[in-house]
Amino acid sequence: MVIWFWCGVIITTMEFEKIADILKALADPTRLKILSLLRVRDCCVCELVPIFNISQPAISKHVSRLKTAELVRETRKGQWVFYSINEKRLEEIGYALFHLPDLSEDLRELEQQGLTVICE
Amino acid sequence: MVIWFWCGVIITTMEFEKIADILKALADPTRLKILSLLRVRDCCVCELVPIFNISQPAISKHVSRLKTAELVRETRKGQWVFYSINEKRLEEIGYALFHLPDLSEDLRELEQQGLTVICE
DNA sequence: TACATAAATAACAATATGGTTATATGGTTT
DNA sequence: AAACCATATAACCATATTGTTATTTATGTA
Repeated sequence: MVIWFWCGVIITTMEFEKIADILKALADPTRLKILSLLRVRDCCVCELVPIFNISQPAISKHVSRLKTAELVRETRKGQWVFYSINEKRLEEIGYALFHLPDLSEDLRELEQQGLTVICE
Repeated sequence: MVIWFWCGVIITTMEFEKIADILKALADPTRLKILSLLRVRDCCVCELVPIFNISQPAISKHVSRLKTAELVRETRKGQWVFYSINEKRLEEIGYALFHLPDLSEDLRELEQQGLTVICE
């Protein structure tokens, strides 16, 4: 497995499936707004609810999705569960976008199979 | 609208909806692999088909999705349509992830409404 | 213990996504 | 013109997503 060093963080190259899963967790306006709010400070679900026009279970499911993708972490404080952003994970996914795997080999194989389109 | 300069590219802050739309276009393993292939060189649909285990219309729809998100551009050459990656768009979305809007104001309003959870 | 509050889960509905096969469209070649 | 090839679109299906309301679980308090 190829290992890169970036922003002082050790990041291993991720599979397309895994990158796609994390991007899916990011690819929702509500979840992007939740992440933006968590960048200001840690929040609990009951604080997030009045900011959005959706129900408490909906918010709960959104943060759960972010937690599965390891984009946020949770800490229980009494009856509240506070969520915090995992900046490293965000860096990782940004890194993955800029450093997608080199698939030159796949195109070389295509050429060997005579499937390349030569067009001028 | 706030304007940032980054990597020499002028980028305007995007709305959550728009960022989410582009991330949705990215959030699929097939489309990520297509983008990785296009980073090596421009390809037409008939070259991409044998690399994946899905039908020609499926590939066609994937590149169409990428085109709508402006992540790729198309150029017709005779009977072929060649797709090329739009690196700037990829930079923009990476930028957007690292520079999500500052929502301090939303949390200040929450506090003014007495909805902040004080917890020690 | 009983009750209140926070958060998660269950069950469900509407819509989006990602694949299929069949067909239409655009351009090339005979 | 007719046949051919590349690509796009249409119609369809299975599954995923994102919301809802009702209920359960966990914790704190009277």
